Amino acid sequence: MVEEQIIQLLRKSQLSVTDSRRKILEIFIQAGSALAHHDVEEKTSERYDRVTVYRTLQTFMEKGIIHTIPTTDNSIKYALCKEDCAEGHHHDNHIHFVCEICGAITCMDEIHVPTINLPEGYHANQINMVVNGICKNCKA
Amino acid sequence: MVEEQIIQLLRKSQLSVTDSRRKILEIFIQAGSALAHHDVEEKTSERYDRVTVYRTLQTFMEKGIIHTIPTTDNSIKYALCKEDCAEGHHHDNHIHFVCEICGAITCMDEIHVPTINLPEGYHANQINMVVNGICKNCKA
DNA sequence: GCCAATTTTGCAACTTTGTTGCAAATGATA
DNA sequence: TATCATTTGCAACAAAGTTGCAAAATTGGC
Ligand SMILES: [Mn+2]
Ligand SMILES: [Mn+2]
Ligand SMILES: [Zn+2]
Ligand SMILES: [Zn+2]
Repeated sequence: MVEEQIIQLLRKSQLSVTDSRRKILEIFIQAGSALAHHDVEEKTSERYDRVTVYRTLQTFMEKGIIHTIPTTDNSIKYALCKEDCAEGHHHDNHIHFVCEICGAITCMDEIHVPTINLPEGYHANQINMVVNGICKNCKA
Repeated sequence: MVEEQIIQLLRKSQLSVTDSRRKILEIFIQAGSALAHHDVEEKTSERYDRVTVYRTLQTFMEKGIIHTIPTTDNSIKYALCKEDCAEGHHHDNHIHFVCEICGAITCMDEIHVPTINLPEGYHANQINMVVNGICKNCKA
């Protein structure tokens, strides 16, 4: 049961199990795609304060439960991390797809970000690859 | 002379040559790295209204003079385009490097974004690749 | 289950960022 | 220089994000 999984995940991350955390995690699990802060707020149907949503997203980030996806429209999107992320250490090495029609943002877990040869003296820690285009649901 | 080049570029883009546009273009040319709206405002030493800066950046975007770089910190960065961008058509196919220490954001014009095999049904229009790490000035 | 200690939440007040309408100022053109 | 179109600054606003603090909820031991 999903409720149980949510509680497990919060416990595993050493977070106390609160209504807002449960609800927001549930929203991410149910949403197929990445969500902006604003989307999360809307889906809670005004049950939690804006500030609580901000703080919850921040906490989830720190604990490696969700990760951010940079987009060109100046709005950070958040999506669930996979197993291999942990507190303070994200390993989201997959590409992200942004559909220009429906706006859905998908984690393409199976497609890894290719390695890059940087110029002498540069060191890469993390690479974000965001593909904008048309998703399979929206293609003509 | 740089002043002349700036005027040429504005003319070429069919923009009237105004103080703010000249000054803001100059700021981009002098800055080695990408700038946020806020950076631009600061460097104009309060000579232009915030709204003017917003509108100027927007105009430069539309005319293919600058392009945006998505970042994970929810602030769009802007950088000068190369020759092959034009009104309504950007061709910024290079990767961007964000230094985690000095914060500088560099266009690596010489490093092209690799192509990606997307799943069946997906179509890519534009790919953004942003590398976070340590730049050559900041390496220990 | 109850209690004390700790953590989380909601609220208020605030700052920052971004948008819009409109009149005044400036730039292009002849 | 005069005219017309464009651009700018201002004011007023909306949206996004931050901080301090008291009230409420959660945890863990009894
Ligand atoms: Mn992802
Ligand atoms: Mn660039
Ligand atoms: Zn779509
Ligand atoms: Zn650096």
